[in-house]
Amino acid sequence: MMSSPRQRAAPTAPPSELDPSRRNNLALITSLVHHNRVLSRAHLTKRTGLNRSTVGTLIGQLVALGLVYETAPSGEAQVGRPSPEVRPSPSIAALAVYPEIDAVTIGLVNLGGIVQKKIRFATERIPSAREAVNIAAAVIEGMRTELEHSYRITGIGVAVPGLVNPDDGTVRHAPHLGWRDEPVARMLSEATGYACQAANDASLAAEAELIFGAGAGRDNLIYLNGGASGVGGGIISNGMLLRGASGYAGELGHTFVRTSGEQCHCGATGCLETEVSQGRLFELLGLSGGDTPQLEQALRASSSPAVAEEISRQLGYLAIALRNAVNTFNPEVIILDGFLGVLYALKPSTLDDLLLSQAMDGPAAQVKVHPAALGSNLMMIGAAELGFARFLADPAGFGAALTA
Amino acid sequence: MMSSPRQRAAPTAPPSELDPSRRNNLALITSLVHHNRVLSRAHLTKRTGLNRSTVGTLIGQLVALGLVYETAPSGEAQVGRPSPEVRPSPSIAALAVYPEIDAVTIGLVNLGGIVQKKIRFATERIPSAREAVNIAAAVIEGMRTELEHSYRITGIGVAVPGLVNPDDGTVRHAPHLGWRDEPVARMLSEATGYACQAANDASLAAEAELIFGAGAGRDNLIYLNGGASGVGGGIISNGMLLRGASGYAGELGHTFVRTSGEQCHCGATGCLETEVSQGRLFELLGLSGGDTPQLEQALRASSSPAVAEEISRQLGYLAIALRNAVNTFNPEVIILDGFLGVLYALKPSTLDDLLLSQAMDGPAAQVKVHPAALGSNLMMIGAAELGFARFLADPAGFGAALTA
DNA sequence: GTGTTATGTTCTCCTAAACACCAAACGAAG
DNA sequence: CTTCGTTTGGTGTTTAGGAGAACATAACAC
Repeated sequence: MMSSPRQRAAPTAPPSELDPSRRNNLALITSLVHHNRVLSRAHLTKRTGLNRSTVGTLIGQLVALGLVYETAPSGEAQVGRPSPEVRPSPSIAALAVYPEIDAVTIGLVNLGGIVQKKIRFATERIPSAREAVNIAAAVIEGMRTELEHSYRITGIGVAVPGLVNPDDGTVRHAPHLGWRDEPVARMLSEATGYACQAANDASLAAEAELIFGAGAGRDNLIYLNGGASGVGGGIISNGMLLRGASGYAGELGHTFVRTSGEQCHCGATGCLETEVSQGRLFELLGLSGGDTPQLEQALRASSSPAVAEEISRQLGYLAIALRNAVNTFNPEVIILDGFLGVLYALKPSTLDDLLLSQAMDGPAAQVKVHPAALGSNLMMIGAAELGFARFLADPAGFGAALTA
Repeated sequence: MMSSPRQRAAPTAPPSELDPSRRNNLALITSLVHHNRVLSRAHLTKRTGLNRSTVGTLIGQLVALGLVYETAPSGEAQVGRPSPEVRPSPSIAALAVYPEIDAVTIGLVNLGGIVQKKIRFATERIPSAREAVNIAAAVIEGMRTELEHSYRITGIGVAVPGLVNPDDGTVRHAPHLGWRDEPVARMLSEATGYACQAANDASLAAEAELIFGAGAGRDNLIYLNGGASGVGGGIISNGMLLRGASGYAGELGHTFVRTSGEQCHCGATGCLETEVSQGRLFELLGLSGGDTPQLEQALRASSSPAVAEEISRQLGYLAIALRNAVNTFNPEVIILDGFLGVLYALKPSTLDDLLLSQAMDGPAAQVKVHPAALGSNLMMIGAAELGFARFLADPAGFGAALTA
């Protein structure tokens, strides 16, 4: 009976495949450390709900893989044995790429959302997808020895101002860049050798603000950015980014705000993006263009009634779009970035009052409007998050591959 | 050393507390059986991705608890050994309660979403929260011997036309019922002794259509219902109901669709609900009121140009609201119920064309408009789903409690 | 009938997480 | 300075869930 030479079950050869439960817990710990930058061991056990011993084993595994490291307990003294602090390894990093109409920006971002390096490559004219990829690939090539020597790169994330299918990283349509059906992620991946993913810029910004910015600790937020290329939006609901069937969700810039409004490039009329634009403001101010701080300065300096009226007009339309958003999403925070943040900063109570009076009582009672907190690093952090995604989903598998 | 009488680890005394992994798998299986009504064992292994042996153990456990039962493989013959079919136990059921302006409807719904019994209690006038609870409690009391003899009730779900906080089942504001800050779930729970939860009616309808109706197999859908008491909406994104910070999300009836539109009871102007209403249609038709089939019949019979124009007008506003929704959610299906379904049925291509031309290319390309599939049982099934929720999250723990 | 395919069952192995105890590090009180 | 209580990490043990392989079984095709 027992002489039968039963083959022992093969130990599932590839060592990367560990128990789903373990992988999940490792991912949980890694994400927490990533999001909080520093976290005491005791805090990790509380946040995960796992046993102390389990957390100890998990951290030990992550340390062995070189993904996190522990430091002496430096925190404020309190009763009891102090708990060591866990920090993300500074060698883990992701690359971020952000093509705009006048530049391509490339960034190197550490675990913990720390922007290590940011290179803005100004372009003479609007870059084509191929040109943007070439620029990014060239800059990355220039950093390669440094990258390969000092970092372990988990991937590249591309933030694109337009409709992007995040599943395959294809840009369906980026109107202001003039791109259509461009497989940007694949192109950049082939050009650099790094894994690459792409998504809508405002969606990534929303995630960045959720993790590190004005939405930290919240689960429901709306991010709205006003830039030279229109209004983009990203929606976080129940702690997760709203994707929709193909990842196109979140286009709040094309919310209807005005009957018989102007024709929008999207084909409809009365879109938020056409009624509320910084172009109109620059025009009234007699400026040919400029960046957000310049706009704010000029608006504050202006005493023209026409300008004041235009500000009120735009705030009114913005309030309509936000009213809709509040009624449909019931968010805790609305984050206004770019010139929308400027508009709000000029007359915060105006928008607050409009929102309170127009939105439904329940959802309106708890929503707060905030300016964006991450400033100029926002898009780099958001795009890098995309580059971190696969790593954070399976740190051990990835760590093994990175060290190998 | 080994002489030390080390206490054996207590086997975590309450037998309901089993491993999260096991609980999760049991919940997965139970939900699948519930959603599909019949599912072969082979199909379950494919859908769960678990090992055959594991699925066998899990089903055995569920059968032992009396939550599901197996039948001989009756399905269409195919190559290979036939697989037994797993069905939900007909003794597991939830109660559904739906208060409206002219009635309170109480239902008994089986696992699998089968409406076993439906009792509509007409009221002389709009019921107060207390009256609605009393009516429901009385009807349930009447069924009690039957319920306790033949069923195991997992809970009560209340669908309320208004803003409901699903966390505590409190109705924040139900304008058409005239309710404000009514702890309906607590009241009904105290009156009946059953666990009770409450949520917005349209949200529950959306979930019902997602599971059993026109949205089966999809992950992103929008449900919009037009009734005597306005327009309600429910949004399913990424397979989950959109809740928002306090569960108020989904109020698409108050989407802005018209500049200088009429004043809505919500405080704003130009809401979908005020511009698109069946009241206007009844008025033009010279009717004092009626239900949805009567409205459809009258509209089809009418040859009045004023009526035709009003239909076009309302379809136009509906298209604007749907355009917004498509741009922000990128859904696969839009389900129109009530008189909105009638409007669509009258001129499907009109709405389809408007949507295609106004919404953004990407999201518009893949969205399909459908009428609701579950008919008059829809709200009972949706509310019951709420009563099943806690059971489905932990079938074993619940099953043990139910049998005890 | 035979061969093929697909299935449920039983058994063993592996791994992960919880638990109980021990040791260490710190604050507070004497 | 010593002692005590508190909070923490570490170690060994226990439990249990899931995977895999071999076997038995059941239908279909030929």
